[in-house]
Amino acid sequence: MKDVATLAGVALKTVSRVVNDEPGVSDATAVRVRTAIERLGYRRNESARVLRSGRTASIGLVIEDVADPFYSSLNRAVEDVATKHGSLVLSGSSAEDPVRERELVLTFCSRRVDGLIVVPAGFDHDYLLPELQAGIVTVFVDRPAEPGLDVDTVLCDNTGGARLAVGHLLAHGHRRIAFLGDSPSIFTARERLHGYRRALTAAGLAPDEHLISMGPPDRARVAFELDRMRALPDPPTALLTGNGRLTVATLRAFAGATSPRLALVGFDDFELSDLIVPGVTVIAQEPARLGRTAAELLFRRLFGHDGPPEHLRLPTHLITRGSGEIPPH
Amino acid sequence: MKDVATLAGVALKTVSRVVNDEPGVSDATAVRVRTAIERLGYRRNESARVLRSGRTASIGLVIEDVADPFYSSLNRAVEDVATKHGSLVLSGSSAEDPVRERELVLTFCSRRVDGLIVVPAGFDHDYLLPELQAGIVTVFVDRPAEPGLDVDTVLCDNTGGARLAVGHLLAHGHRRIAFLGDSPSIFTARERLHGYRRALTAAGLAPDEHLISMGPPDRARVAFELDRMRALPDPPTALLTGNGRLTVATLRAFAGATSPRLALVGFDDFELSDLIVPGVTVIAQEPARLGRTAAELLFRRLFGHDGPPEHLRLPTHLITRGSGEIPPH
DNA sequence: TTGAAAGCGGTACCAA
DNA sequence: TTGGTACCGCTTTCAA
Repeated sequence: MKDVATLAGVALKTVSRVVNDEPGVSDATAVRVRTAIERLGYRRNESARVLRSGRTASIGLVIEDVADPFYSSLNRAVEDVATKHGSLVLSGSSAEDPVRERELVLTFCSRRVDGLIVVPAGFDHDYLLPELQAGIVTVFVDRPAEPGLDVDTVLCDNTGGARLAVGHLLAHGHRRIAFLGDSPSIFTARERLHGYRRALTAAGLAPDEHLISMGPPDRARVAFELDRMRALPDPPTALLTGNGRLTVATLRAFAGATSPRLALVGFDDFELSDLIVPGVTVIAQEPARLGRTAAELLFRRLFGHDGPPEHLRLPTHLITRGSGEIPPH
Repeated sequence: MKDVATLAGVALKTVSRVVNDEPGVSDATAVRVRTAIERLGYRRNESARVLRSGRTASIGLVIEDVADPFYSSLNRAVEDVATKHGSLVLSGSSAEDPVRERELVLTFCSRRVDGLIVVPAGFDHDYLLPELQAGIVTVFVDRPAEPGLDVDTVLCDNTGGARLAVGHLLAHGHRRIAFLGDSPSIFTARERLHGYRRALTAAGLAPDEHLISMGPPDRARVAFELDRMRALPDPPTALLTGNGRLTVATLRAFAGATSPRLALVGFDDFELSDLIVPGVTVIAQEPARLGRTAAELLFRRLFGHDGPPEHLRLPTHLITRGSGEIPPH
């Protein structure tokens, strides 16, 4: 910038004004400066700007896995909103590991991101308190913050979605409905399980613990649990799977089995769910809307909004495609 | 850092030494400094460090769409390598738009990323020359740089993959093999078309232009082209689709049609390709390996390697699942 | 082993 | 409308 100033025969500050579109520069001077910038191939050093001004025009995004379809569309939606506001997105995969989550968050903070969007993997976010104090705006997505951590949150209506699913299966005559959920350490898994129980109870049915299995979505476990349930004296006729990966694992187990298929409703929509036969009935979330909403909340605060923490719930939708309409046998 | 120094009763520089694990600090002093850091909740300001040292410990990644499964696994692989080297990833979606690509690259550069990994959308990268000159290491992935731009590149063996696919269909008795490719402006689409032609010619068959269609992967176009080809006096019995999105669009068209299915081989593997009936035979690329290789090339140069530009080709693999083994009818 | 001072490249503030 | 100068928080260099 000094070189530009020298070449244009003006002071440093004048160049700065031109670069930042600040008022108070005559057109003639501005043109001279711009010419000099062009000739020198000058580009502003962001680090220096950040150091002085404090604003990095970047936000940090911590999700479970940038390669997971659910989170990658959330990522894209966040990126789109950020771009609209001239901001860049630093993203990282926590791999569901609280330690990694913390590392990522703190790394982002030390880079002085303006804000954070986090899908929390851990339960203890005390490490965030100093950063919040320091003014780093934070929004939690898909999972809530622990009580006492006053941040905006955007969640899905997990309980409602699970109830919707169970209601649908009940309406198709099922009474023995199993639930295959992710590890109970995951918030959404617990909420969905809760919705499942509530829906059964509300229908006057007692949840049968033999028909509930919570754990990681690996194929072997899913196959094992399905076999176990099928061998029960009173086996299930329908199944609700707690997330996309569990649904896929279940479909793989179905494909490898000879026994008749259970009716199936899966939590989370996924690409090609309509091309499998029968089409997979799902409770659809809207990952892109989740990301967009969170990012908009974030930027609203960055632009000065100052209200109490908001806690939003986005609705889920039942999409019927065939698998959830199989009658009991 | 000044506060820490004051509290610990040492000089600024000593704190800097401790923070950076530099030698030449007595244990006792180091402990005092660390205690002060703890008490003050101090975290180093990266912008200041970057401003002085020049190294940002971050790399920029420009892909077509962070939400696309192919590119998001590439993204994840890059992230993993970067993390191993203590680096962060700034990622952005070019949406196949040269202008947006350029914007992203220049933004990343003004943030002084140490290096760039780019899936180029445009053909003119002159804007990159000053940056390369300035020492920003760049690797192109999935598509090559124009001649004269001396950067490392990592590509897939598109031609070989297409030949593999056509060879497979020929071996199953097909002689009328159609090719449905993406827009000819896309490098990989052209290479795959080329491989398709070569394989036919090598087998003594003249490519029939009526059986070739190049264009965007939208469902309507795909359905239209399939109908058109089927109405030919001598319709195709087999089809090669040029990428994952075209394969999916084709499957949707198949699902909505009553006519007998063509044998199908798709370029790109995709999740659930095994769960569709019949399973989809594909030419698999390895997006994660593409990303990993590019990132390793990048970091090798960042760590001092200085050789001529490397141009790597990664192999493709035929995975048979049923759709490509349907006999001609 | 430790410290003092210069400066990285900008922006903020005040003066001209 | 323009310029001068302090200073952001750290690393580098050199001296003690």
